[in-house]
Amino acid sequence: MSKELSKTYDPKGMEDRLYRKWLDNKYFHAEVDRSKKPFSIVMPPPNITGRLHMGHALDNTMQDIITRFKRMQGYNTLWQPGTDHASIATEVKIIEKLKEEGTDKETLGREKFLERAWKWRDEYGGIIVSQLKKLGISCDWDRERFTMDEGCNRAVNEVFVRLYEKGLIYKGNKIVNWCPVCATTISDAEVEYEEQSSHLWHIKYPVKGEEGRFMEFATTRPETMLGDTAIAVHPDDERYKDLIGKTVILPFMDREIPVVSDPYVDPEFGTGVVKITPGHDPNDFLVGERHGLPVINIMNDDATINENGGKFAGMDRYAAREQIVKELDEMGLLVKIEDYTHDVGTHDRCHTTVEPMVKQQWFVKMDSLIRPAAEGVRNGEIKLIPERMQKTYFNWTDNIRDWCVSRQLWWGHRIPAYYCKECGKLMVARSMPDKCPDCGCTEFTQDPDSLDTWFSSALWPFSTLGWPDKTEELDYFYPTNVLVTGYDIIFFWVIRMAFSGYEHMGARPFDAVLFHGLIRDEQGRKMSKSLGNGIDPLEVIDKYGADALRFTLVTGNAPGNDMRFSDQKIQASRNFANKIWNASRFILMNMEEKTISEPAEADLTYEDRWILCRMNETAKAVTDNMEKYELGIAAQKIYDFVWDYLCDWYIEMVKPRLYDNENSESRNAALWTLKKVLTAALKLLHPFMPFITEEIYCTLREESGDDSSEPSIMISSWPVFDESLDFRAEANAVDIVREAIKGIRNIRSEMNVIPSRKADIRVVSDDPGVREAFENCRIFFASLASGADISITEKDQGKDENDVSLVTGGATIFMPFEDLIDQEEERKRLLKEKERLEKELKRSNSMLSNEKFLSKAPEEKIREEREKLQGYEKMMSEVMARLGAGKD
RNA sequence: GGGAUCUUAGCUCAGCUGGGAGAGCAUCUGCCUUACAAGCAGAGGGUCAUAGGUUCGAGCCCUAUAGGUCCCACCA
Repeated sequence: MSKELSKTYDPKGMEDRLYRKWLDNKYFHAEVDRSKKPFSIVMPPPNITGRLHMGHALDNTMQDIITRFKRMQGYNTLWQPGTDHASIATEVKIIEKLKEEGTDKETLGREKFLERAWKWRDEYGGIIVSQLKKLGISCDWDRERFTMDEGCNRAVNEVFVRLYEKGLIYKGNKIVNWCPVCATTISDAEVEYEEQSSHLWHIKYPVKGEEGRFMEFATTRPETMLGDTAIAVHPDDERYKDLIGKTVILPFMDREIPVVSDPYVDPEFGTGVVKITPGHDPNDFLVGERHGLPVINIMNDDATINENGGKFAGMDRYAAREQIVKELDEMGLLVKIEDYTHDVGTHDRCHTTVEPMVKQQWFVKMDSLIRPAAEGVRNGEIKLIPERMQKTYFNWTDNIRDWCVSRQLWWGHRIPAYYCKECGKLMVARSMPDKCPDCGCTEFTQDPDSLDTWFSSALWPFSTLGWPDKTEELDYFYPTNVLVTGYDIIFFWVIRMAFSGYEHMGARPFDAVLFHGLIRDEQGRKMSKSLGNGIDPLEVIDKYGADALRFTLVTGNAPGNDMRFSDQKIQASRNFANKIWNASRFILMNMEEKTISEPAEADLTYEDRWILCRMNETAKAVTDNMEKYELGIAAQKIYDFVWDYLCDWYIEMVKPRLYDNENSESRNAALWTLKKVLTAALKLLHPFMPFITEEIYCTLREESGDDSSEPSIMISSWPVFDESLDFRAEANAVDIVREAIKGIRNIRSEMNVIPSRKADIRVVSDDPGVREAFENCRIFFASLASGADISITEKDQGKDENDVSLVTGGATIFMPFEDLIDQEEERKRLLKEKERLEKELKRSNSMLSNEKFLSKAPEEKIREEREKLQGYEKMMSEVMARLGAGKD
C-alpha cells in the first residue's frame, strides 16, 4: 500500500516521527572506522541551566547542516554533544532555591550542597538537550558528555597537575576581580564594562607639617580612601616636586601616608595628583609594588567595610561612600563634586559592580601557553571565518594576562591541591595523597576552591574523546574539523581551547572556526530576558516547523554578521517548504502506479536536458559553497533552483507530456527526469531542511518501488557533478526560448491580454541552430505563452505594420496586433478604465485645489498626490488614444 | 584612546578573489490555468552614505569625511 503526501504541508507530527526513526536506526552514531575519512565537530556545550534560545538554534543548525552534508559526502562523521556544568549559574540557582526554603549553603554544608546540585542537574540539566532535539540535529547522543562527568573531571585534574608541575599554574596573592554578590573571584574576561553616570569627587588631604597646604585630587570611589597608602604625582610635575617624600594626613584614619612620584600619573589630568589604594585598584596595586607600599584591604567579601575602615566598619561600600563624602564636606576637605560618566566593571552574570581586591588565588601563567595558539592562527593552521575575527583574536593573545582560575564556589571541579594537616605543605596531585613527604602526616585538606567553568570547556575537544587516555577516538577524530560558535565567545572559549589543544595534544583543536553573529529582534535589538523581546525557537517550530526555522536562520546573512529575526522571514521559509511539498505532490500524483525506467538518451527532450544540466551545475556550485562553509549562499542557490528552475519552468514545460498518455516514451522520460531532479534537489536541501526532505524522499522511494536507494535521505549520497548530464548546448538553447517566452508574456501583460486569448507567433531567425532550438521547444509557445499558430522561419512572411515585434537573443518574434485584442472587449475595458480614471482625476484634482490641504498636509503627502495625478493623467491620455484608434 | 564592522530598491539584507545591480517581503496590474492563492504571470522602484584616488573598467581596492553598531583599553 503506497502512502501519499497529505494535501498541505504540515510539519507537525512528521518531525518527531522522523527524528525517532533516525535515532532508532542509529544514524547519528559514529564509530571509529579506519576505512573512512573522519569528520568531527564538537558541540559548544550548552549550560545545564540554559533554555533553548535563538543563539542555540542558529549555532546548532549550522553544525547540523555541516554534519549532514559531510555525512552524505561519505565522511565518517562525529558530532560530539554535551552540556556544561556552568558553575556560577548553577550555583546561583541552587542558592536561590535554598533561600526559598529558608536556608543557605553554609548551613547546608558542602557535601549536602553538592548533592542538591547533582540532583538539580539530573532533573533539569537535560531540558536543553531535549529542546535541541526539536531542531532535528544529528549529533551522536550516545556519546553525550558532561563537563563534570568522570572523564572530564579526570582530564581537568590531569591538566591542572601537569601545568602545575611545569610551573604554569601558581598560587599568588594578586589583585583580582571580586563579585560581592556571587562571593567569588572572576576572570578578566568575565568583567563587562558598563557606562554609568556617577560623580567625580574632588577631595584634598592636608600636608603634614605645612599648615594650610593641601593636596587635591579627584576620585570616582571616595570610599576606597580608607585604604589609601600613598599619594602620587608625576616625577616631573613642578607643582608638587617639593612635596615628594613628605606625607599627608589621611582623614578619618589619621594615618600619615607618603607622597610618591610615579610616571603612571598623568600630570595633565585633573590636578595631577592621584590617591593610591593598592588594595582596591589594579593600577594602584602596581604603583604600590613599585614603591613598597602596604596593601590594606578595607572590605569584606560582601563589599561592606571591614575593621580596617575604622568607624565605617560594617557599612556597605555605597553607604560608606555617602557618609565619607558628607563628613569630608563637613571637615572642609571636599572641594567639589562633578558629574562624571565612566565605564564601571561589572560581573557579566549578575551585573554587580566588581570590586578589585587582593586575594590569594590560583593563576594560569599565560605568556608561554598563548604563543602556539597565536601562531596557529597566524600561520593558517587554524582558519577563522570570517577572517576579520583574527583581529579580535590577536587583540586578546597579544595582551593576555594570567588567568585567575580559582573560584570560591562549590559547584565545579574542585582544585586538586591538598594541604598537609600537620605541616601545611601544599601538594598538587591527581588524587588525595597518601602521606606528606615532609612530615609523614596522612591527613590532608583539599583546597576549598573550584575551577573556572571555562577551565573544563577549554579541554572539550579532546576530553570528550577520552583524553588523557590514548583512545582510538582521539587518534581518529582529533583534531576536529570545524568549530561553530558566536564571536562573543572568542576570549572565553576559542582561545582557551586553542592553547589547551596545542599544550596537551600538541596539535590544534580544530582546523577552522566558523563564527556566527547574534540573532536580534525585528527592530535590531538584542534579544534579552529583561526586554522580554526574545523569540522562543520552540514556539516558532511549533508554528512553522523546524525546517522553516533552520532555513531562516542560515539564509540572507553573511558569516559573522548579526541577523534580525522576523515573522516575515520565517513565513518565506515556510512557503518555500510548502512549495517543495506541492511540487513533490504533483510529481507523485503523476507517477502513480507507473514504473519509471531510465529513458534512452534519445528520448530526453531539450527541456529534460536543460533541467538536468542546471541541476548538475547547481549541485556543483552548492557543494563548492558548502565546502567553504558558505551556508547562506548554498541555501540561496538551492532555493532558486527549486522554485525558479524546477517549479516555475520545468514542471510547467513538462505538463503537456505528462497529460499525454499516448506517447509513453516521452512521458517516461519526463517522469524519470522529474524524479531524478527532485531527488537531487531534496538531497542538496536535506542538510538545511532535514524533515521535509526525508518525508518526501521516503515517499518517493516507496511510491516508485525503488529498493536500490538508501532507506533514509540522511544516509544517501550527496549529488556530485555528472559529466554525462552536462548538456550545455541544449541548456543554453532552452534559455533562449525562455527569454522569448518571457518577452511575449511581457508584451501580453502590458497590453492586458488575458491568457485565454491566443495569438499567432512568428519566430524569425537566420541562425539555423536557434531555429532548431525553437523547433524543439515549439510546444512551449502554446502552453506557456498562449500561442496559437506558431511559425519558425528564416525570413518573416507575414509582415504587417501593426504587428508587435520583439527582439531576443538570436531571434525576432512577431505577433499580429489583432490577435492580441478583441476589439469589442478591449473597448469595453477601456471605457471602464476611463470611468475609473475620471473618478480618480476628480478626486485628486479636488484635493490639490483645496488650499487647506495644500497648506496643512505634510509636503510629502502633497507631492505624492501630485505624482498620482500625473500618473492618472498619463494613463488617461493613453486610454483616450486607444479609444480613438479603436473607432477607425 | 585603539580596533572591527555597517551605510546597496519602501523594509530586511545578499552580492565569493573588481567586468551584467540582485533576493525575500511590501507596492501596483492581470489571473482561482486540474501541485501549490503559503500560488501563477507581469510591472514599477537603486547617481550601491559623501568626496577624492588607483584602474581600460569599482558596490567591491586605497584615502578622507559623516552617521550607526559592536569589541577592546587602568586614565584617577
